[in-house]
Amino acid sequence: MPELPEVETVRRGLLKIAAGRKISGIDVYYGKTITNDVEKFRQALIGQTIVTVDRRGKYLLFRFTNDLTMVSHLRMEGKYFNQPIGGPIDKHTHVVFEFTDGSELCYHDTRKFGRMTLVKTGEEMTVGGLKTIGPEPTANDFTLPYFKAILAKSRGKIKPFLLNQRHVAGLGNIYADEVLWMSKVNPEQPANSLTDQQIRDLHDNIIKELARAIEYKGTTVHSFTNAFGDAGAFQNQLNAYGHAGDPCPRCGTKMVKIKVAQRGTTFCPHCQPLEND
DNA sequence: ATGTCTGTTATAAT
DNA sequence: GATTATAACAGACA
Repeated sequence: MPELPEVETVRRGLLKIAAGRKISGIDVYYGKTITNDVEKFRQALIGQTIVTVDRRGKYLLFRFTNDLTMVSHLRMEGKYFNQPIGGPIDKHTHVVFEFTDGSELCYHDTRKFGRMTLVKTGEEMTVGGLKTIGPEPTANDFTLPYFKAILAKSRGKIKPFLLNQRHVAGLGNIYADEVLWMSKVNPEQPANSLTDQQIRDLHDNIIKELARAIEYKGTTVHSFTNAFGDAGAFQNQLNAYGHAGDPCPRCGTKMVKIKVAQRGTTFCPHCQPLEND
């Protein structure tokens, strides 16, 4: 499901339904979700309290007492929700954290792509994609000179470039299409061939659009819900993603859907022409 | 039914 | 390295 705005929305929900709770038991129904030895994972966390939940890119960082951090990535369809201990466990609920207050936190993941990894706090940057993750998409961390410099070094198409989390953290398929549409950049344009204006617009739009989507509590197009089971509201703000065949909101030209790097990609052929020099 | 599609990324291959 | 294809998995849809 989630790109950065959805993960941030989940994080904020987790602060309310999980932070401050002490773990009394853990049930694991699908062991591959946990990359550690499952028994060691359980023994390390039972008795610990969730102090807070942080986020880096699309990764959630559960901070526990005893200097433990659980890195959790939801991949396509991971979800967290809470219920009273003993509530229904369906076939897609893979991990359940029981709390001493009588509630439990369930991890549900239809496609089973999501992963959790427990490390000592401070070692989270050794986990998976956090090893090479790029700057957060904020004005402070993601600077224009940095963006210019990495674009200049890449010969590949701009859309897969933006999806690569080592360049900038947080964009996924929806927001990549949105910021390219907003910036009038063709998704197949070579990264090192963008004009100065396009680079400035893209930089600006990445920062602003992700922040705006957080305000709307994320985008629900397929299955995303926050920790309370609510849909986001940003799907009504989308201009490109999901609008193939519709008129472009800017010029009225019929929007087109193609495949770029194996991902469905919607754009306006008039506003976002491929510039070949 | 069989093939195509899906908010991702680790891994292998080139 | 940088870039590209594939695998991991389940379900909805035509």
